Amino acid sequence: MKHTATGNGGEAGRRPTINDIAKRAGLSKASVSRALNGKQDVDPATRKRVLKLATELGYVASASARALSNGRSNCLGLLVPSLTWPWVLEMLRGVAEEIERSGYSLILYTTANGEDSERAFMTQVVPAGAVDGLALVIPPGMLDYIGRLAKGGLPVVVIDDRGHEGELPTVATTNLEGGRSATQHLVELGRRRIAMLHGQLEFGCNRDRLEGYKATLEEGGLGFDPGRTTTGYFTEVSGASGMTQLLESDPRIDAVFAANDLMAFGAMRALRSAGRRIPDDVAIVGFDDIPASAMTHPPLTTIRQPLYEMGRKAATMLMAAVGGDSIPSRVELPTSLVIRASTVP
Amino acid sequence: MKHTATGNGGEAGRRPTINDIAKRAGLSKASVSRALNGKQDVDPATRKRVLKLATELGYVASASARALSNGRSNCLGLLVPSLTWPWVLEMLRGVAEEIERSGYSLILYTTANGEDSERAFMTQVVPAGAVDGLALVIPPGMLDYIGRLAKGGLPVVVIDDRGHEGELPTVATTNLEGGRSATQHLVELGRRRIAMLHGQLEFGCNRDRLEGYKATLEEGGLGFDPGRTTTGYFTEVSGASGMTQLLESDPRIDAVFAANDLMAFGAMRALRSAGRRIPDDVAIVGFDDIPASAMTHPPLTTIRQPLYEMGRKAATMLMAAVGGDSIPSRVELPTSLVIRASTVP
DNA sequence: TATATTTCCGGAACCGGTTACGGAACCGTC
DNA sequence: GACGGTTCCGTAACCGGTTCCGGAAATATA
Repeated sequence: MKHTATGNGGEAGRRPTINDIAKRAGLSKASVSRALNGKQDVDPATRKRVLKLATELGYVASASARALSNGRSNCLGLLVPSLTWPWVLEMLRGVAEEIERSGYSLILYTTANGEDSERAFMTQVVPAGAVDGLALVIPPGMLDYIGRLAKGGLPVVVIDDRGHEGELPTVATTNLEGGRSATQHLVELGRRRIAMLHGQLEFGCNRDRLEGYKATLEEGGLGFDPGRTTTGYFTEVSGASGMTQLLESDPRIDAVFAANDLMAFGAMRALRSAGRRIPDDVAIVGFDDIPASAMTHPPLTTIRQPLYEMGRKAATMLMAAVGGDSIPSRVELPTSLVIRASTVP
Repeated sequence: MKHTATGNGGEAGRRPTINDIAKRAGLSKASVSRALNGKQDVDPATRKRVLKLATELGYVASASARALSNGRSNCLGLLVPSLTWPWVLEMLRGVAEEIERSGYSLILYTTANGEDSERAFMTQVVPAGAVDGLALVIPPGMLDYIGRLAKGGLPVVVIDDRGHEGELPTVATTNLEGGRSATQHLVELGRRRIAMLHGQLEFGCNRDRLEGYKATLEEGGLGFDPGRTTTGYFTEVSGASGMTQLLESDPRIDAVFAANDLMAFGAMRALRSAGRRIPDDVAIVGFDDIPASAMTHPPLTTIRQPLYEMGRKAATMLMAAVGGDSIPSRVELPTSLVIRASTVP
């Protein structure tokens, strides 16, 4: 940048700097800095004078100058692979509110552009010291890198890991308990032929939800029948085709537990196409409690993931870690059963 | 910060700086800077040597040092009043993708904590020079401030203004055309008693959508009946109570245009409670096309706002403005009619 | 009253980059 | 061989803060 050697008192449109205040106050900028930051070695009267001047001039310390000097950017990063997933908004809201409340700024990163994004993030953003800490939903394939990052000293908190991989501090939800309570709910309603639609078992959350389903069936004396489960993806379309498939193999299914709400929506569509009434013929429970779940007809009974709270918790932990505190290696926030008309009319 | 006067070559865990490269290369940091930034006055062989060294050391320029020197943070801000609105995610996605692609970072601000948030943003964040430009959905009550900000030289782009207020560069959608096409669709389906649920008329979008509805009715020879419209809020509950009210004043209503999807959801609920079949008895059109709209039963016919594209456009304009280009004062992206089973079985 | 201690402040270095400016070495030319 | 023009690089200032250190003045202690 071209530097103009004006040395004026800061009258122009230029933002006032600490030097402007120093000149006005007849002090050195060291003293002004001390006064503004509440440090010691400042006469109370002097401090008051400085603060008054700062207010008058509308002085605010430059973020980048402070960052350079302090070695901390006062920014926290949030990395999410995709903003197309409906549940990220709630989580994001939790993170954002908590971070904002604490005076940090939130820098949002995505890997929407695939490997280019990932590479740019790993090779440019983080090493540039742009953030003091990082909360993230791990994009597939970046786990190693994040691990190294954490080892390298960057505070990191993982949200909703999909497989209990690694030893990074993590905020998750009780997927197993969620699977249990969904299934238990259906059992208590008197359903006996309970199917499950789940996503890829590479993801720990699917394994846990399936495990909860299985355990509850066995404890309830209903027995686990692998033929009543199907593997798919976390999408509406996959839920529909999975449901169709399940109905073909056993038309007498009287309940379905879908591992996420989108799959449940698809299942509802397939059930209706097959002439089944919900919940009279087939009851259905989802997982997540995304906003749309309350709007379907019938509204979807589902296992609520406390996404907002998870976001807040992750942010809290991250800030604690940045502040030098030690943080737990894993926090699980409880799911809850939200009963709507897809199971109880 | 405590500065350790080590002066080592950068062997330790410390991130390498431009000085480390300079020492290794036997050059001054000025030359290294020129080499790394592709400036002139550098011997090609020297440049190659420097680049090689930088790669070896894993050198990345400090974001804050560069920001301080350049006077630009390389960050763009996005201010949204609330992350509870379902449509913000799509817009956010557009902004994020575009910004990321261009190598900027996106700092997300909300005013979730009310006036405290607003004050902090206005008095701390912006004057600290944390962002080079700002895209925003104007929170009620901050319009004046944003106007002054823009006059003060900060590039600003407003997304979806709610009233054509001020002369700030704006990205919006064709609310009036949207209102027209929603109504026209219902007219073409043979509906004759078309009601409208709208939000507060303080917001320009509601006025425009209402105006489109009105004009289309009159052009279609159906006449505008104020008794068939009701003012409410952009919520499901408000949509339901509005619908109930409309049905009481005219039970023979055969179509409804709701000014947003949430109101449409509420209307659908109220219609069902009143024993009306959708769309047989009453057809319904919403506005926004939030994700949930495709999941309701029946799926909701709606006017799609191109939120993703609006986000991208706003980001593009903002970056152009930051780069010194002049940008249009108002851009309107077209809505589109998405026909689903709430109007056509 | 002389000395030790505290209070308050300024000078200067530092964070890690960018850039204006000047100068030495090299080139070619008459 | 003197001279003007490039090429390439180093010095130093600067961005706007924070902090170490030392010193003068004011105060407390002997």
